[in-house]
Amino acid sequence: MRVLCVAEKNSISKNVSQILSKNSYQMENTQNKYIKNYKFTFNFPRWGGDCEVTMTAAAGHITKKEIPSSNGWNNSPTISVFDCSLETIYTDNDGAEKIANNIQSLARNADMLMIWTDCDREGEFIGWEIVKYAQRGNPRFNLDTAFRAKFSHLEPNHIRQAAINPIKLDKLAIDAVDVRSELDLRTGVAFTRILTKGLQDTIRRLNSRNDGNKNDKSIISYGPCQFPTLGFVVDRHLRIKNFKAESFWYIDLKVKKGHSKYNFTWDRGRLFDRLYVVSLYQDCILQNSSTVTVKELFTKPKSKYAPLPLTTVELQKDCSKYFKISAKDSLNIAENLYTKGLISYPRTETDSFPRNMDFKHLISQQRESSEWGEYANSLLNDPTKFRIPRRGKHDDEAHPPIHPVTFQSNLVGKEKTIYEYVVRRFLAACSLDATGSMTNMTVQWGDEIFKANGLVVLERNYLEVYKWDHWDSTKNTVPNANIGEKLSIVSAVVNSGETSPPQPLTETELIALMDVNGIGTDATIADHIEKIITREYITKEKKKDGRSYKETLHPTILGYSLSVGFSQLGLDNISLTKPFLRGDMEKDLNGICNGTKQKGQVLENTLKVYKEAFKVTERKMPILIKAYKDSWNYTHNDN
DNA sequence: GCAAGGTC
Repeated sequence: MRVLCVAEKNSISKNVSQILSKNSYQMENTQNKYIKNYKFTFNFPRWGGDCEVTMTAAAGHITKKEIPSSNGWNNSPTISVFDCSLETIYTDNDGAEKIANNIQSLARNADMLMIWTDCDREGEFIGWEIVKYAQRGNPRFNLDTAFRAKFSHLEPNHIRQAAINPIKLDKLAIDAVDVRSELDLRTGVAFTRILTKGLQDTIRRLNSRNDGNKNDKSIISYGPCQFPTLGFVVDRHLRIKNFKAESFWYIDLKVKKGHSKYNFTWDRGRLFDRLYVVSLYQDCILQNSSTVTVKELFTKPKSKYAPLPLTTVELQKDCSKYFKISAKDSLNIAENLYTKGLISYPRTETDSFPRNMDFKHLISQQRESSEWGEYANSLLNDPTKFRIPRRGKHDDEAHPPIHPVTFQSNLVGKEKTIYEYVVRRFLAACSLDATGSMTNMTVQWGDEIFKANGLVVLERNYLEVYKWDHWDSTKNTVPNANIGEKLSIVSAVVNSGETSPPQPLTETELIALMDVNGIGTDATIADHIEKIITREYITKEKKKDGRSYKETLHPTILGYSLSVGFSQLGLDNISLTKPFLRGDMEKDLNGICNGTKQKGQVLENTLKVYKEAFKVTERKMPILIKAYKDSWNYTHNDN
């Protein structure tokens, strides 16, 4: 039997070939320089034993949808792109056609077709594209006859199991991706054209008078991910801009016991009425100007949880925060570590490990490390130190949380940094929570209550290996005193302060917002942030923050006025800069996947909503133009 | 000249 295997990318095809052939394969070049054909034999019991296998790959999607040139910028009304027929063309990534031809010709000489694309929604669709081209070479191949290997990492046993226990492609997932791509294309093109046509002249005119050709040639794009991303940055900007500082007052109390002084916090916190605070204070002074009385004293256990298993978004947030590695870089680097076989697939939303996971095996590999090997050893040797990681609430049913697969010690630079982070995070997840004890004391002065507390860390546990989490015993704890005891007042004064404005958005926060609101995927969140920077909707600015620096995100005139302008269009509670629409679409797509929604119905309903919004936008373009002019004038007159 | 999703 001759079996054709096709992966989503060459790196997988290469690794799977090495595993299944036990490194005994022949490699042939193809027309596409990135894609090789690997030939070897493998024993498929269901096909009677040793089979001749050819394994090749695509490079992501082979085709994409396109608006036909008959509906071009200048030869058709823009609104026609909502209804026109679409073309399917090759993606232009270095010879998708060559990849399609390679699959087609290999299929001619194959009896069986097995799809090895990634186990996610897009992977199902790419699998379908592969089946289509295989069918051109061999009409017996279709969705019902093609097999699909289900695998989520490159551990050899896992791959062999996937090979001998194949399943079928998921037709509903294929439908969902088809709907998504059509909606993204039609709405993206429609709004990009109307915005560019409507605003370009105004922007060009205003800016050529001043700072040359800024924005002059740029198109003004709309994307169902770009706009909500911009919206988050503008929202924060507006909250800062509209912030009004308020004065507050509070009573500040210091007491002493022996030679030590202790700060207590007023139970009422901060109040915005100065006279009221002063009158409460005077009441206390009149009742007793020298001592306070201990009312409550108790100690209770406190713990700091070990981290959850690692998802892509958490990895990107932490790398941005701890190492100043941008979301895009950290994903690329993690992808490299994955193709080297060092960590599991780095694009995952799952934060709980499979029940049958062999943690001890993974931990034991890390004993080799000179840096964390000793810790790994302690987890294995002392059964009371190891625990099965906590289970989060997310599961993409495709990939386990990111974890180390094999040990490697000769990495350098950012690869070393991120590998170390993944390993330590994994070991931490397999460790006990840190424990401590918290002592709380309540004292009464006059009729007012004040509190102090002190933390003593007892067992550091996971903190020993997860060096980025900090949790320490507090320096000033509570006085050693008993209930009923009187303590001397060192000072008691009314202090005042002002509320402070929110801080500009950081990339870490933006990633979190996009994740929570379902904007983009693990793989594309970073791209959307980059795109709205190159479209000049936002800028990234570096500011000193103590010894290091902090990067924050700010809207430009254009980004600001687009966001604000759209909110003035009165689009019946649907704002294109808010994430609701994308979230609704994501729910619809999941509905298609689990069979509760029809593909055609979702397409029709969603296009109707966007088309209405488009008509309003077209009619009210003067509002968007005015928003830009106002913002431009405001900024230039200000400086 | 347009999207978002893959990947090199």
